[in-house]
Amino acid sequence: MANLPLTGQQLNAMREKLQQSGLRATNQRLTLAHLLFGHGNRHVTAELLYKEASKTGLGISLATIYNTLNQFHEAGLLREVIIDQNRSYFDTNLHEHHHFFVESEARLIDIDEDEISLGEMPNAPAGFRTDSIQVVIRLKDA
Amino acid sequence: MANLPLTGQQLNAMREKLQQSGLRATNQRLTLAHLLFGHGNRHVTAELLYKEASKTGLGISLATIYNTLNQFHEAGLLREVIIDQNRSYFDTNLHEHHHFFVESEARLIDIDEDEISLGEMPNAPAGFRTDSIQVVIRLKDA
DNA sequence: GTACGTGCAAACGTTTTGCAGCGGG
DNA sequence: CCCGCTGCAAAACGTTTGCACGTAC
Repeated sequence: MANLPLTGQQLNAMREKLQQSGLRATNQRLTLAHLLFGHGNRHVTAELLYKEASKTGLGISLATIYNTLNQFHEAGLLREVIIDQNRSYFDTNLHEHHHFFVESEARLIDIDEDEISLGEMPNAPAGFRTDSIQVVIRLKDA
Repeated sequence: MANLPLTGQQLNAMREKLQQSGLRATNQRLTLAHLLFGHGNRHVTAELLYKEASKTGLGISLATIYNTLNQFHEAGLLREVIIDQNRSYFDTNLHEHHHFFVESEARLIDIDEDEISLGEMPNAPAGFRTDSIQVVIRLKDA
């Protein structure tokens, strides 16, 4: 246990969140949960989170980053955003919303709910049901 | 040259298409172009196209499939659709249009233009311009 | 104590690349 | 004839997995 880089208060909030999802509150998960959920809405890749986690001093392996992201995703704590062929993005904002994607920087930007409205959307073909609707606006440098 | 599995007429149409794009009309490209563009609009993965190409008798390698898909894409003959983390899709329909994605089958379905209309779309943030707008409706089995 | 989580390294599937030889123009 | 294309094998990349050890509960 030793010295997590978290205050007791932050730690308890994350511990509760994990337990509610049926996940054990390990040091690694607590630290990653804090990085993910302790700073507002975020879009993270495994690579980015790995770099951040490495700075904490806890040696968190890349495999654990992937495991944890997938577990958090399955537990409904993260949304996956498929937008780039080369890497997976996870979004801490669980509400249905849409994204700009800056191709030159491989960076995601939330689209403000006030600035977008969908028009007529088709029904799912027979035999299927709509799971989600995703709008991606790809941006190039002006 | 020998015996391409194409008629002279099909061959000439594809040859012209390639030359207009500044690509040499090699046997492999002619065959792949015919598979891609000779049967209406298609959504192909490298894997699928490789299987089809293998049946022609011309030994077309997987590397050439990838090279060709990328070259056709760069030449503007194909659109890339990023929708699945595990493989790239290329669409022969060049018009801006949208897709259903059947998750259980990893299959793309075009959304009929009449059935969808976008509402209000946001302007690109300062310093960027909108490159494309993509709507993906993910489907699960009913 | 025990079931679950972690780290490591190796495996995986897709895509890209280096290079020698081939073939289109 | 020459440069670009092709095929092969190997590498590269992000991601997953098997297994021995560690740790939360």
